[in-house]
Amino acid sequence: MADKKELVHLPNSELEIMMAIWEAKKPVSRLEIDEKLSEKNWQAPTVLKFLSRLTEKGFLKCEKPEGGKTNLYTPLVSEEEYLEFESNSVLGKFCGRSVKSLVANLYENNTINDSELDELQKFIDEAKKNR
Amino acid sequence: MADKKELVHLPNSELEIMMAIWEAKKPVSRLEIDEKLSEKNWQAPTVLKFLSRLTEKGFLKCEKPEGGKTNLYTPLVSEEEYLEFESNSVLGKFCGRSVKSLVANLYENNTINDSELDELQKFIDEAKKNR
DNA sequence: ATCATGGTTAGACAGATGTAGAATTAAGCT
DNA sequence: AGCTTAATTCTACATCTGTCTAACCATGAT
Repeated sequence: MADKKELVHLPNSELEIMMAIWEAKKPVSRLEIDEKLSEKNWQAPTVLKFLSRLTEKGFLKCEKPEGGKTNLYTPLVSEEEYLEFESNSVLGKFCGRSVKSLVANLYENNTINDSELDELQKFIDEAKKNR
Repeated sequence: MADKKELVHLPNSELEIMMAIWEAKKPVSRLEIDEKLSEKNWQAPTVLKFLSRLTEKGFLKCEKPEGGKTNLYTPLVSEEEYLEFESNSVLGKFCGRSVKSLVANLYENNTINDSELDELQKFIDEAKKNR
């Protein structure tokens, strides 16, 4: 059996690849990832190398559908899982030290929008209720 | 003049060192950092190497006060600055994809507490007002 | 002057990361 | 059967990270 790997911290490039894949919400080919990350200007072998490392680390499953000619990659670790893992690491500690600023920054630079702020609002209300 | 360095992404260990220093809110010696991060069980040269790399990268100023025998390290990059920098990078994008979960996780594992939740609350209210 | 001590710098080294050229393979076209 | 083409894997390599051991200062105590 493919042994259940421990989650590990991903380097930036690999994380970007994972984000592209999570976003797709379906198995994707190297080309689709390439397109989604076109501003990176990565050569095909570069992307494929990241993909193989991610597979090696247990983050992805790689398979070529019968009849197909290109590999398709499927996440074995969900975004939620990884987020939780990082929340408990240095990263989490860092973000935690000033969530307010973090959220403010993310709102500033439009990484998050009003609806996400609303969600957050809802969570806080809920949490406060159960205090 | 010591050229103004670009901010760069810090590897985990260096970030931990920086967090310890930011927390201190005053110039600190290697020993003080060591103590704050005692669970790491780093040898003195290890910590010093991180410190020198951080100095090299422009994150710290290192100086031995006249008469003193140990170096003191002072941050040249504030936590806010670095947070903002990361907010605009992959990290930010990742956190942004589900701030709610992030905050929920951080609250769960006690990285943030009620008062920080309140602060966040306040920020959101403010932001909504100005929508 | 000599030694022991604690702090610091220099080197060293394995393993991780970013990146891509070269080689290999499979599929379609003459 | 031989060639072209696109995808993939293999190699390679420079850097960066994590971690030390060894070497090198000062300084205070013999």
